[in-house]
Amino acid sequence: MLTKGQRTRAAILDTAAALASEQGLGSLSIGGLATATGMSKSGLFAHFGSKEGLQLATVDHAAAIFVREVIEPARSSPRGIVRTWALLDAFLDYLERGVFAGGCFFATTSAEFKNRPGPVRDRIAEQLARWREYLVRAVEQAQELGELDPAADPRRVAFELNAFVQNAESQHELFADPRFFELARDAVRERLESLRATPEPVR
Amino acid sequence: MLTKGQRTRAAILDTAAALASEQGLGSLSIGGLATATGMSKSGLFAHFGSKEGLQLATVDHAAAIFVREVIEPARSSPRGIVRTWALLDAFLDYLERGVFAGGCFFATTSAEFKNRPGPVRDRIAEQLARWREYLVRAVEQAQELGELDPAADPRRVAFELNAFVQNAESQHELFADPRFFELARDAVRERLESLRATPEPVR
DNA sequence: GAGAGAATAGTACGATCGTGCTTTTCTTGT
DNA sequence: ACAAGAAAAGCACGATCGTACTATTCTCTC
Repeated sequence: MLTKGQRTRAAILDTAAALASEQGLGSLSIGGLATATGMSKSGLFAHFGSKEGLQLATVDHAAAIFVREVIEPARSSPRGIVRTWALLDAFLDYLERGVFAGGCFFATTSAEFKNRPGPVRDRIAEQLARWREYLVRAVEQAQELGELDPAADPRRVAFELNAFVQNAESQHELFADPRFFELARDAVRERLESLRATPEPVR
Repeated sequence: MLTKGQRTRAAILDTAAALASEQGLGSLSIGGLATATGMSKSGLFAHFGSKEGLQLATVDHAAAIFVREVIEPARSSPRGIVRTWALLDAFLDYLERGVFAGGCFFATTSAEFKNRPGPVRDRIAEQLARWREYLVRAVEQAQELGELDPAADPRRVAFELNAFVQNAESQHELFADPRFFELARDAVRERLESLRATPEPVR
């Protein structure tokens, strides 16, 4: 069973991740977070030791949520085109469901820390790289299964597909128009379709 | 001729835009900006009246720079596919040249303000919308000239092309790998090529 | 070149920030 | 149930923030 400390810690990090997805990790003040969770500043602070400790813990917590809400669901789909689609669809679904209050946690925080070297930035980049590799791997598997054109560069395909869903996120957050999600789904679908392997002519 | 006040104001805003492209408009403190420009806090403050005034002025200044560095150069290209390409290429070029110290000013600040309603957010969104409309218009013109498939939805094409270059920016800033720019250029080129209008069969 | 007004600097205040140190309250294993 | 230790709170500090208010210096116009 979870100890009391672990439970409140997790509760704090839930609010922290939600708050940071809205305002960023920098605006995540100890005092503000304490008020939001109904704790005292020092009681909360003791869990993390420093602001950077809180930020790192928040990133890890958000990463766990991302895996649970996006990666895991897509894993139940069979390898190949289907799983590739499932990953991107799960990502858009996670945005539409509003898993984080302010859109994708990593969209907000990666923009915030891209120019702030340090462990927080590194931890964020690590997660983004992991997501990218998931996509590349999914495309490669689709190629190995003969479903996608083997001549295509899997990194470029992953780049393009990821671009569609990331852009849907930023456009949607800024203009509050859910049609961007459909735009992205259409773009992903059509791109995958255009890369479908043409059956090798028998000779 | 420009008055003294206008000149220093412009100089302040140059540094402000550079700084904000790195750390965001929130971290843009009056004191820090004063030190960076060699002025006193109050002397600088008097130019803008409030922090929000400074932020709004910085957004406007950055928008002017963006127009000068991206929109204007592309305008010299002839309408159609060529200008569409020129817009996207100019954008990537502006990133590669490092016009702003921390990457695209609007990438940083739009992520920062997407969940902070107010005049600053509105002003940023306005600029992003303008850029998007430029792209849509360029695609439409290419269609009107018979260069691009008239059946394609220009908003979706613009969405996809914009996604490529925006994603190049965020990936490059995080992973410091210039290959993302070439990835984006290839993606844009191929997408435009795939949409080239097939000559109407004569009947 | 002198006076008017703009531009810049000086100084101070309240609020909020992160963080250390001490004390109180609560959990948990025996 | 009670002691030991974890968890939370209380309190204080120096630093930095945005912003007033006042004083000084510079710039332009006649």
